[in-house]
Amino acid sequence: MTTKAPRTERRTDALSKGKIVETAIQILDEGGEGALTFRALATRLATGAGAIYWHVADKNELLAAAADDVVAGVMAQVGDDAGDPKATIRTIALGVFDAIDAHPWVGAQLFREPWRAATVQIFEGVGGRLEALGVPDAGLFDAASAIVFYVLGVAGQNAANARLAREAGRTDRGAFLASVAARWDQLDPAQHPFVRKVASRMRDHDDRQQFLAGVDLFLAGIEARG
Amino acid sequence: MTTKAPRTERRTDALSKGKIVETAIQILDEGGEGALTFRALATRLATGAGAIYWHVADKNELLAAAADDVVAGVMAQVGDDAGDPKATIRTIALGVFDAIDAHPWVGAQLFREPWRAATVQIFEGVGGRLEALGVPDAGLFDAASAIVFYVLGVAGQNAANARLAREAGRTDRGAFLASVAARWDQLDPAQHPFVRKVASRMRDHDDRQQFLAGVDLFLAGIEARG
DNA sequence: ACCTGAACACCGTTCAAGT
DNA sequence: ACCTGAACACCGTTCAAGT
Repeated sequence: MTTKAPRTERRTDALSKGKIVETAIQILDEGGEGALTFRALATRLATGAGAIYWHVADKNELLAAAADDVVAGVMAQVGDDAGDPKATIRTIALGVFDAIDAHPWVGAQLFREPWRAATVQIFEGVGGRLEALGVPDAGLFDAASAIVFYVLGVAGQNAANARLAREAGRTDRGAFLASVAARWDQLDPAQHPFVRKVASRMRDHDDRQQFLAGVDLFLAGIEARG
Repeated sequence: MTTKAPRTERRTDALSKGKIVETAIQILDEGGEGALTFRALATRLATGAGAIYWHVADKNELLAAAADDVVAGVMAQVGDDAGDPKATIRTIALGVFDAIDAHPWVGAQLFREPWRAATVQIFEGVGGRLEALGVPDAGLFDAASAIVFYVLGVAGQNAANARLAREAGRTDRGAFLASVAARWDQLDPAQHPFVRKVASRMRDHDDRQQFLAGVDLFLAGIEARG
């Protein structure tokens, strides 16, 4: 009697949105945004490309769900931290920074879908702490928005840097910064005196620490405003 | 005697990178990012799709050149303004804001190509004025970066909002903000107390004024730091 | 040197057909 | 209800062939 060993790689467990999003995140992390296609996703899920559409409306929803997952993980780690509000804001900001450092595609996605779940989570976390800090109601919306926009701005640039570095085949951040600084050194001193002056700092600086310095500038401004 | 009227739409003047970029900007402004394809561009230029590659390396370079053009226009208007540095920084920031409001695709592009010509121009303009403001060298790079990241963050979100509003078929910004606020009103009050609280401000606020409030927060922070 | 336009190697998405 | 996979309508890019 012959055993009926399945020759194909067909999956046996049912597909689900969660499983699809999880696999999409794997592909995005491994190969960047360009690697996520419905065909590649279907192959890895051992199913047909069309099957995915039963669980997910389109690629946009898939990317949004993946980004929401990553940001939710960050915010869950922060939790209901009721300590020093300023410290917690720094923790949230750094958490988003590090998450986008680890998953650069999230940075791009936060830009495509403004004011959706992922961004709203960050906004809630920052805004609540500004309230706890005693920022008056009149300035609360503007202050929270400003910090979130700043975080997103850095996030987006970092993600783009990571993508460019990947495309150039270098994973080394130092080499990337050096190449930017080298380009700056070639600029016309008459037209770009400032950029030329700070080119060496571009070479040496730590992105993460610079990011935090910006957050602190904001917090200092908010405090100065009373 | 019959006049030799050309029946075809073939162009007679030579193609050039400038002409290509100019036409690309037209298409982008009229139809958004999705409208710019090499086929559409070639049709409007009355040439073949392949001809464009003689003048432009690829689509990335085309978009970068188009964005550089727009930002250069903004910075040219600011010029060498040697007045109050803080006022000039506000002028630069608002100029970038308005330019991206008018050309949303520029916002997306500034993110794809970090630290290239367009961003460097803004960085130079802001950094030079911070220097004039007396910001000490040690904090200059961080402060200029922070403002530029903030500007880019707002720019990117605005561009995304404009894109979504276009896709939804509504050009009215008020209607868009109202729809976001309505979504926020539906959120769980236990999980999103802050967002629910400021939902009405989302409905009423002025993006441009909020943007400027953020710039001022930064400047206040920079001043408070001495 | 510059341009043509068909061809190539992809995409996201749809949908009749299966189970 | 859920899945298959061929087919459709696009893309960016290349390249032999023209002028």
